[in-house]
Amino acid sequence: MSQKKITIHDISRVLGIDSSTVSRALNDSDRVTKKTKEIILKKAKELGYQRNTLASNLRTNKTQTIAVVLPRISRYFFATVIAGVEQIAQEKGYNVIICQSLDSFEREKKIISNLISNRVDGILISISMETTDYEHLKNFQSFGNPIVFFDRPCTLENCVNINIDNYQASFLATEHLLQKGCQQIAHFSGKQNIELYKQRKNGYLDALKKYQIDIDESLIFESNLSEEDGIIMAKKIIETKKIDGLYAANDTSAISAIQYLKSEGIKIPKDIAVVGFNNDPIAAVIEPSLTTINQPAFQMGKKASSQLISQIEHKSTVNQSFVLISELIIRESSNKSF
Amino acid sequence: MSQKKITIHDISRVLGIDSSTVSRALNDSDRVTKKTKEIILKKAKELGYQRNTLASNLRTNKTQTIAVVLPRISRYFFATVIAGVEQIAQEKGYNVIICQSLDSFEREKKIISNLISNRVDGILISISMETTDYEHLKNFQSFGNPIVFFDRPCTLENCVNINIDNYQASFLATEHLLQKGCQQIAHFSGKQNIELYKQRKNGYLDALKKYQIDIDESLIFESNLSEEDGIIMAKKIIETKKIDGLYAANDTSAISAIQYLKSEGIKIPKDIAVVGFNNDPIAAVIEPSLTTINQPAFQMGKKASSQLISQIEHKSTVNQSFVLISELIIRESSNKSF
DNA sequence: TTTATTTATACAATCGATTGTATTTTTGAA
DNA sequence: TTCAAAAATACAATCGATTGTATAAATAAA
Repeated sequence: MSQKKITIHDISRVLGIDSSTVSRALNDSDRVTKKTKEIILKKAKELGYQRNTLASNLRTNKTQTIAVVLPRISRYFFATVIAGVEQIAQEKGYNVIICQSLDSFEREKKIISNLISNRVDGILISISMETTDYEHLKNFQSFGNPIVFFDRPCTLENCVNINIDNYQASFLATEHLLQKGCQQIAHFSGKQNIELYKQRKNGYLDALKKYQIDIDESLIFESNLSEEDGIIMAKKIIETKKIDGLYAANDTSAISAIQYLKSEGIKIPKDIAVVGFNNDPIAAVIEPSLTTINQPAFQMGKKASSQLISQIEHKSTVNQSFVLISELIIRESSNKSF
Repeated sequence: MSQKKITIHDISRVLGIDSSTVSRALNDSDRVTKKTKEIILKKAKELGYQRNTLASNLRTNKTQTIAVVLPRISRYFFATVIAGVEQIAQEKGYNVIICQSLDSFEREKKIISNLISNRVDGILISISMETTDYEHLKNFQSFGNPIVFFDRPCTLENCVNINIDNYQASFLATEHLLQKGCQQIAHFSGKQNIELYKQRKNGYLDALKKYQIDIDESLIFESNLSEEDGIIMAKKIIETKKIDGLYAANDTSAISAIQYLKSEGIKIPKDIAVVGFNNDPIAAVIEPSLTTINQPAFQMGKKASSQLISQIEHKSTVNQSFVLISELIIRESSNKSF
């Protein structure tokens, strides 16, 4: 039933050629004659040989594999980043392992430990919401393996970040609401131990300052920005009664808030104009369609992986961070004159 | 800078204990005294030892890894299946590799070949749209490794399938439209070499037959069911002018069709009632909200992986297929009396 | 033809962990 | 105390591919 796998030694035995020569032939080394190569390759194909990557990796101490660690793949943004990562990885001949931290620090630690055991060559990571301690990542780096951080910036010194200018994007989003005439703008923010949400909040705050609007701390809500959180915070907003604008740090919470507010008879954008963040596919479909910030997710994946792979290959390269361009997609949810 | 990784031989040398004993201690073998184990474990921790999985896997000829191969992770259904797979895998101590075929047969072949080289213990697969030849999968199986098919059924004999009753679900979806009074129901179907879409189409056909409605082949559209396809087919529908119902074999095409039809002034569900398939998150948000079939994606992932792992572990187990329960979620898009 | 030089292939060690067998140590019964 | 049985540990081969070095074969120069 279950046939045995062919090794270079089987080929070696059948042909009476040493296994070292077989190995070199299969790797197209110039230490083997073209004629011998042809014989070996033909026989390898005939026997259905497939290289044992485990053995090869063990010997060479290289797995030709990179890992992407992120909160969860079901988010459109992350799925799109992965697509970009895979494209570059495939071009450069790398395998990709995808790991979900589910925003749990414990899981993230386990994942990294597992990746060390599996000797991946490098890691791309968007850290979990709970991550404040970087020891597990430093441990990986201490073996000379590179890490590139994307999406959620890393505050560690000397590490490569690929992200957008969250502060700037946030500033523009808020300014857009202000220009539409909003005076009382609420903000749905994430946990403040996440640098990303700090930056977005700061963009919001500074836009208000620029327009000389007093900061009202009671209009700033901190949560995990889940669907449920969006509803909970929308309820609170209704209670305060004085909001005419909402800037949410993600689309998920913005969308569930819009749905709740609509169900309570509040008109969007007439009563409350809304801007989200991420440009999830749902943002274009919801009514009113959601004004939001589009991140170049695919490009981010490509940039992050090419940066990582270049670090893996020529360790000399300069560790450089990149800021990609985001854009404000203006739709109906912020069109007060609508 | 880059420190060397600790091996069992380092521990062996430091403690003056043979590496075989160290290995056994680390694996909690009962051939090592508790006292010795403690000494070894303590030292291992102290030196920051982490098992080299490559070496271990090479020796044991087991990777404790399963692979999930599917068209693309950005589809909510697949992302949810993966979540289920990972839950079970983690419980049973398996790693999960996620691979996207992007519905390309060539890519799928490459992926399988790569998985063979990487000696994964088993594969969960939803085959690509282009797959009609199963040689690559048979090759994997020929080494004694199990494959479980989910979502898209496999017509190979003697293989394990985990899916819903697509025929039945389709029948119910169509019947629902008929009961709402639809007489002229169009169907968006997928490529007919995919068993899944054949089954869905048959459910649609048989429901019409039951209600003694003549089949009009010009109302059946075959495509990849992409967003663009939805629009193209919606345009064709408008041209025929005689449709009062639409059953699409996925939500993606149903939703883009709804949007296009609305933009053309057609009232949903008044003029045309619509039912989709998959229960994508967007289905609940679009206006009108979309009546659709919900598949138990998470449960499907759990079932598929537990079935696969049980095959890996006790090769004796009966190869059994499973049909999971799906349900029709009735929303506004089919409510003619609305 | 003989020797020097290049080219092709064979030999053997290695990567790190596992595991069957052999040896030493410990325990317990006589 | 002595010896057999059991327990603990050491030895050595192995998984499959890679790679530095050594040897053999082929080519070129003298």
